[in-house]
Amino acid sequence: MNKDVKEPKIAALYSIKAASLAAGLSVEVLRAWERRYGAVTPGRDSVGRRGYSAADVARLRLLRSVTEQGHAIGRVATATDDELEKIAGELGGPAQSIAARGQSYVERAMHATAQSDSRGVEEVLLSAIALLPVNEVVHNVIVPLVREVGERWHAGELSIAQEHMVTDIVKRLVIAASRGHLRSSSSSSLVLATLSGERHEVGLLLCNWVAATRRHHVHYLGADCPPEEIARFAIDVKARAALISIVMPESIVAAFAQLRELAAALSGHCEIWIGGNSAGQIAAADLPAGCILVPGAADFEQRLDLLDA
Amino acid sequence: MNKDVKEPKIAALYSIKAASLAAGLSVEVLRAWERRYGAVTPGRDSVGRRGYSAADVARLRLLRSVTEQGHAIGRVATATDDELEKIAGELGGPAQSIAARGQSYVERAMHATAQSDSRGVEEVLLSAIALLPVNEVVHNVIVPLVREVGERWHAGELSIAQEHMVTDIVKRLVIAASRGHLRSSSSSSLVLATLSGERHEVGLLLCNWVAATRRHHVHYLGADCPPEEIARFAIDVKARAALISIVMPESIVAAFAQLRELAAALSGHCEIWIGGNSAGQIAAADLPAGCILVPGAADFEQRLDLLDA
DNA sequence: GGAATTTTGTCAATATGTTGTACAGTATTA
DNA sequence: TAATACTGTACAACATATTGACAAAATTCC
Repeated sequence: MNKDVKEPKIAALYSIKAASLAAGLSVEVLRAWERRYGAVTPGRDSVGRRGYSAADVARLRLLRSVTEQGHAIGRVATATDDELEKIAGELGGPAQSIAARGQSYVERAMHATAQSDSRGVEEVLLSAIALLPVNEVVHNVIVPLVREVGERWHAGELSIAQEHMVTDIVKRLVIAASRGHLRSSSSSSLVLATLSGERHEVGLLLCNWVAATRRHHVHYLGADCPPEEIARFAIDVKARAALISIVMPESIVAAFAQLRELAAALSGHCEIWIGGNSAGQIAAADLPAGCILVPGAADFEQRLDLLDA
Repeated sequence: MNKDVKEPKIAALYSIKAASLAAGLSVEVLRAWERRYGAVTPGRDSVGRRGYSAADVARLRLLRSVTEQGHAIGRVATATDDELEKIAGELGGPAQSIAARGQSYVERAMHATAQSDSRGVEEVLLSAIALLPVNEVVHNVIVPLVREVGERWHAGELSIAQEHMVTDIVKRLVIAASRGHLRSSSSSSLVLATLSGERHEVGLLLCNWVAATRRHHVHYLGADCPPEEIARFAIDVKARAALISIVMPESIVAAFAQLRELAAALSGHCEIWIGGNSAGQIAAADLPAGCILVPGAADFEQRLDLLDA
């Protein structure tokens, strides 16, 4: 720090070699940095040999850490120690990529899953929920986790019980988190459901959560709903839209038949949004009137925003 | 951050490489976005090399997050930071004061408590955890909630069972959230406990959570610990500090006696931090050597930061 | 629905500035 | 004499800037 104040007698002086070892920088680098940028200005003894103070060494270590993070020495060499510490401290925080943050949660959740440690899975997910924004949790933790669990189950690496354990925990957490949110006073309300024969519910849950965090009024009907019930409910609550998630229906033909029935019943009442993994493979033209494709999460959020506007 | 006006103090010391690493975008993308859309306009040094400020880097991260969600860079490149944050989903609701946001959660949690609706309490708390930053949840939701539950119980408006219900839920959630967090690789570890005769544990739990979110390694001993056990444990794990929470001990005299015992046992090993509601009323001079008062949450966070440095 | 167009990430070529390392020659000390 | 350190010079490896180009993907248009 304040190297200006010299204490030649007291200060423990490092020779350039000692400073080099202590800071993890070569002797040549130490001299080069001093000569070119004045990064540190050690004292000199009677014949001109350098004597580094502990503060000098600390600063050198800081500089090393900062340059290893990609900063050019020429740019940071004259920064104050405070600035350097600030930059160096950003390593574990914001400097970590967003996807990487999610990834480590997924890894740990998978680890707990492999050991059938339901409490472990819950702890990891809860932490992710506490620390990351909702969107990030959805995109970078829950979706990858559920997908990987599904894949491992298909590959025979996880049992069906383990797969259920994870989806149950996800469901429970997401439902609870969604329900506790403030409801908007606005009248725009949504109905979420999957059609009969479609049991994949996680995507729908996440939509519920995202909508809830945006203070939309959501009616969650869940999986395996007959179209006439969805229609009746949507009309009852004057829904602005009904989101139907199609991931892996028992029969595509049956799903389309149900969609047509739903579209007929809701015609003039509210929009029908088609989401889920399979929505990307459906041609918009094949859909009944009044249906809108919402293949990705981003599309869904965009639609939500449009409802407000 | 539209600090159109220059802030000569804030050095633009991120080289393009450092900015690339920090934002998680390739240097080519950084240049392309600047050239094509003027997404960010870093300063230039004397020979024309870019120098990104911390604000620039933050904006780049935001842009990355937004584009990863499917938005085209060309459409969002010139949006203000505020707009970007909204898009990024960092909670788009109407600007509500921070305290007010917490308050409505407290109200709804109290409502559920009054009806002995444990699931309702859990849903509200989980939602708060999902939507608000950890600090805010602690200060504006959990602390006021626990306090109000305590007051209502004293006033005879709530049963002891209801009071237990709330504290149990809080404990469960906070413990789970704390445990799931990433551990720091740093060696600085903490021990948290209350002394014998002190059963108020919620404050300690919240400290645990806050420390965990900062990636400190925390050993949670819980309430009602004899000082010799605390000391033994702290020495075993080479703790940097032992946080003792004092809220409402059965006997002040006994508490001081235990503190002295603890201080003697830990002398030279680690610091002792005294927190909790009663810490504010203790005079620093009355404490044994090696003890430090940490009366408020802010003091605690500050101490944590110092451990890293 | 398919063709045309725009968008966007990536790369190459070239030129310049930066940085770690090495070496030569000298000086001091033990 | 051996060991350490100093100064100055030199240079190869590296980082960066600019321009132009290109292919894949997304979007728009007919």
